[in-house]
Order: sequence, then structure tokens, then C-alpha cells
Amino acid sequence: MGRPPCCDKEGVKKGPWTPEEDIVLVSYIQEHGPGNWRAVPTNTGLLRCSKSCRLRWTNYLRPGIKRGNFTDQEEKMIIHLQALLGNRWAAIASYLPQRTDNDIKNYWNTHLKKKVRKVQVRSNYGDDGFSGTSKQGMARGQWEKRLQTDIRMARQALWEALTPQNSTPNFSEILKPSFGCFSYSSTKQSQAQATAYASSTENIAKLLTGWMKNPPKTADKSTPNGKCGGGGDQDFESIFRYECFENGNCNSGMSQSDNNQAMEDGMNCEGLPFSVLEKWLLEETGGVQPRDCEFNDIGILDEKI
DNA sequence: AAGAATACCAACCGCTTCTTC
DNA sequence: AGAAGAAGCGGTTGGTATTCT
Repeated sequence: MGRPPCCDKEGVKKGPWTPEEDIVLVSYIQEHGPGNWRAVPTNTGLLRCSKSCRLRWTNYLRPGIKRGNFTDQEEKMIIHLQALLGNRWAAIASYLPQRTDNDIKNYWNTHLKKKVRKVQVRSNYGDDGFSGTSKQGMARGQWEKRLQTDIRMARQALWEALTPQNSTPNFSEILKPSFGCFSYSSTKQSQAQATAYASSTENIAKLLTGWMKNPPKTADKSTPNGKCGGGGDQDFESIFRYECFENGNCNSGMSQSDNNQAMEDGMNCEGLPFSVLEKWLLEETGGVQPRDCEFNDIGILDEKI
């Protein structure tokens, strides 16, 4: 027998929150700060369970939340992140600080899932899509399994590439988070792509090692998310810019002028912000690889040094 | 105009993970 | 070390709005 649900008690209200309840909750949190949710219903007199209070705050009342109207940029990020991380909505939401996991999840389920599926069907499988046997003779379940495998392979490859004993990569490949999801058409091709992906990621270690040897002197630890704030030409952003736009590794098909515009907007050629790409990279490395890097300049690895 | 179908999203449920003792 | 409670997370539900027939 499991623990009884916290909201089963009698007298606990369910359903939509009223503006009055919202005001009570917000006033209480303004005074005491978020947390200790257990105490909220008793101290406020709200006939809600602690869980409901927390959810209402985090998903709706918390300041800084942007609601509705997802931009193209946000859509793109969600699609990429979902392909990379799966349905880990909280992790995805961490890249979009103004959006809640619930919001992203809802948006994915109602809009993006269909959109992505359409694109996949059109570009890779023809109009018969996933029904029955596809053109490749693969059932949907198998396809999903393979997708997961490819993502795992890609992540593994990235991790391996970031360990100091490995070397030699094409950085722009890493900045193509669409790996694994939208680009395969046959098992052979998918394997080849995974292999190509693995070998092409090897350069990251090199790039990072070069960067770490001369860490940005002006890196600003106080910038949001602890990211490097304009550390001369050796910071993450500069590396992304160099590899994508100046070193000829951009394969987005974008014109040079569009590239320049994206660069000015702080994005790579796929429209992904440098800050996000940087965070990916740091997450993929677990914040600890390459082992002898001095990540402390961007406030990530202080305790390891 | 009205009923049915579909879309949307806030909120709930239950499982997992974290924290405290 | 492990039990218990708190908090976090993702899947699902249900009410409302909108669109279709």
C-alpha cells in the first residue's frame, strides 16, 4: 500500500484557481518567499493542497513567466531540445527560462509533435508515413527505438570527443542538434551518419583545449546562467562564430549576409543562441570534461580545480 | 443555428528523487 | 543505513473555446 495522495483530504478544493486565491497565494509568497509548500495552505487559509499551491505558483503566478505565442526561435529550440533530450520537459525548460515545463509540454503535445511528424513523413518516409510498414519496412516502434539509439550514440560520441585523449573534429557538426531526428532515411545511412558524427566531434576537445589554455580574462561570472559574458576572442561565442561563419564549417546553406545577421543576433546559423549552445556543451560534458580545463572562468567547475 | 468534433491548456495524479532525521 | 516526508517531474484528464458540418 502506497502513501495516500496529499490531495485526498476532505475540504481540499480542486479545479481552476480563482483570482482571489491567486492574490492570497502571491501575497503570502511575496512575504515569505517560495518554498515550504506544506505550510502554505495552513498559513494562508487556502483550501488547496501544498502541491496545488506550488504548481499554481511555478506554472502561472511566478514572475518572469512568458505566456502564449511561442516564437519561431522558441519553437526551433524546443524541437531541437526534444530530439536531443526526449520528453525531459524540466530540462528543456531550463533553456527557456521564461517558459514553464508545463507550458512547453503542452505546446509540444498540441502543436510541435504534429508539425515535426509531418516534416519527418514528408522528408524521409513519403506519404505513407508510419502506418503499417514504411518504405524502409520499419514499424514506428522500431523507428523510435532507432532514434533513441542514435541520440545515445551521438551523446556518447560527444562525451568521448570531449575527453582529452581524443582529438580532431569539425565543430559545426556538434552545433547541429538535429542529429538523430530529421535526417535519416535508411539504417545504413543512419549508422554512417552516427559514425560520421562521432568522428566529426573529435575536434571539440582541441578547440576547448585551445580555449582553456587562454581563458577569457574578461569573462563575467555575473551574467545570467553563469555564462561567459564577452571574453574576447577565446570565449564560447567566439568559438561558435569562428567555426560556423569564418572557418567554412557552416553547412546551413545560409547566405553570408544572413550569417552575419544571425551572428549579430548572437545565434548560430540554425538560429540557436550561443548561450544555449554553450549550455548544451557544458551539460554534455557534465561540467567536468575535459578534465584539465579551467572552466572556473565561466563559473562552472570551481570545485574541481 | 445547433450539435459534433477538435484544439487548447490548467490542473491533477502518481511515481521518482531529494532531503532530513 | 534506511524510513518518512517534501518536492520535482512527466503523463494524463477534463473543462472551455473554437472550428467544422
